[in-house]
Amino acid sequence: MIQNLKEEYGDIFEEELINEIVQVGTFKEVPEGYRFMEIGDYIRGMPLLISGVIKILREDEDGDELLLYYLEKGDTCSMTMACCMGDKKSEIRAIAETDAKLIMVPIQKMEEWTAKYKSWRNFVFNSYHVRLNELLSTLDNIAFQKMDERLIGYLKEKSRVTRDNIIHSTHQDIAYDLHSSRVVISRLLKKLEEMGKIKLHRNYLEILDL
Amino acid sequence: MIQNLKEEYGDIFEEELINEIVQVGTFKEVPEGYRFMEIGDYIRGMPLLISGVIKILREDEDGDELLLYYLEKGDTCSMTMACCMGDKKSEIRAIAETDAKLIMVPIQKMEEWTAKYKSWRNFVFNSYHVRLNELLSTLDNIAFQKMDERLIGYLKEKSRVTRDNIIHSTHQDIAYDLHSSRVVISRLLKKLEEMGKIKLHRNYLEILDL
DNA sequence: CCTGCGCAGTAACATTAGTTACAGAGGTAT
DNA sequence: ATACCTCTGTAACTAATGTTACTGCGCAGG
Repeated sequence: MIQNLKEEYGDIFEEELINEIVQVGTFKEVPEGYRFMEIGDYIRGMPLLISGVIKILREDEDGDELLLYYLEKGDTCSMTMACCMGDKKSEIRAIAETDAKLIMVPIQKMEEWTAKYKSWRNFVFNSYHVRLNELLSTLDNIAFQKMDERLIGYLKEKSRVTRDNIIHSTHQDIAYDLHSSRVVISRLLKKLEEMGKIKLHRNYLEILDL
Repeated sequence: MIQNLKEEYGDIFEEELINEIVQVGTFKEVPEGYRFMEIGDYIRGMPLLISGVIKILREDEDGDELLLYYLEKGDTCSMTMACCMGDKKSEIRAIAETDAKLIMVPIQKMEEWTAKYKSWRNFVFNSYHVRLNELLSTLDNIAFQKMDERLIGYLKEKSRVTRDNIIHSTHQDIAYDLHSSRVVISRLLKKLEEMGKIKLHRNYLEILDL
């Protein structure tokens, strides 16, 4: 655990803070598809992602979903932090997009470290900053783009975080993430294939030239 | 200025911090329609809103706008904070929705106070928290609601922040904020009038029973 | 009083997205 | 092999939203 932590966070946290994290944090290794958190859950701890990708979803009352963004190594969940402060319930759902390793830190330490360590403050502020901009960019996509553009953006982003130009998703999976319907996605994917940008297969698709 | 500051922020900031703010902050009084900030501007300072309402807009490359949320007294702009940290340009546009009074604080102080004052830390974290949730809620509206629902929500929210059940906007104004077109808004407003929920006039409308 | 301009109302149409329904392809378990 | 289930392809239709075009109203300024 110490090794993992140092590799990912050694550059930004001072030695002493790393040691504190090791003492109070718990190491966790979870498989793809693992559900960290559902909307309405109380937050137990704050995750520091070591490896893997976690996808953060929003859901409305009717169960309609929408992908907000991905967390990658070195990221933490600002939503979680935001929730901790207000002792509130989670506003989002978190699912492991790939196998992932992470360290859970008790939320009580947040406040303490914020006062004590400059590097921790910077980390927390920076996380908020990144996440705000990520949310803004998600908002842009939805507000200003049409479904075909959003789909292309989705495929690119998913390919980027998984470092794989094969997208292992069914059309229905994609439709959920984009909050659309399967038929619409099939239609648009077909167009992309006709344009030579992707190649469709059963249960996955290849990105050729997006 | 001290008086204003104490009235709005006396409960949450300790005496010493208030004094510091008074020393380095500059008081500003701006009229309705004043443009605080455009996308791409560098941030000069951080605003602490004393009175009035500021509306925060997002804009894409084509100049299409979208209302993100309103800032009210006691609020600050998390976007600004986020930008300060990264020494980045503004991602948003800010316009005074009503006449407003505020205090501008040099951004250098942020980091210093964050280490020094617990109340300041809480304030900053809380602002991030509130803003993240505000953004999430905006996202919900756009992703999960149809235009008629969004319009109703818009009218309610605008009425709430201005404390006025008369909305002083043209249909075109509303269309800009919701990133729609004038004709669509006119159509929907007419329906609301037929349902007895509002009463339309030239340059303004009355909310009867939303 | 007349003119011009901005605002609102409305119709007709185009485009995008979502829905329903069904057929066929591919893979798995028995 | 057969039966079954999931995934994909496609057509036909509906609904929502956006666009274009034109009309008339109300008000301000000459």
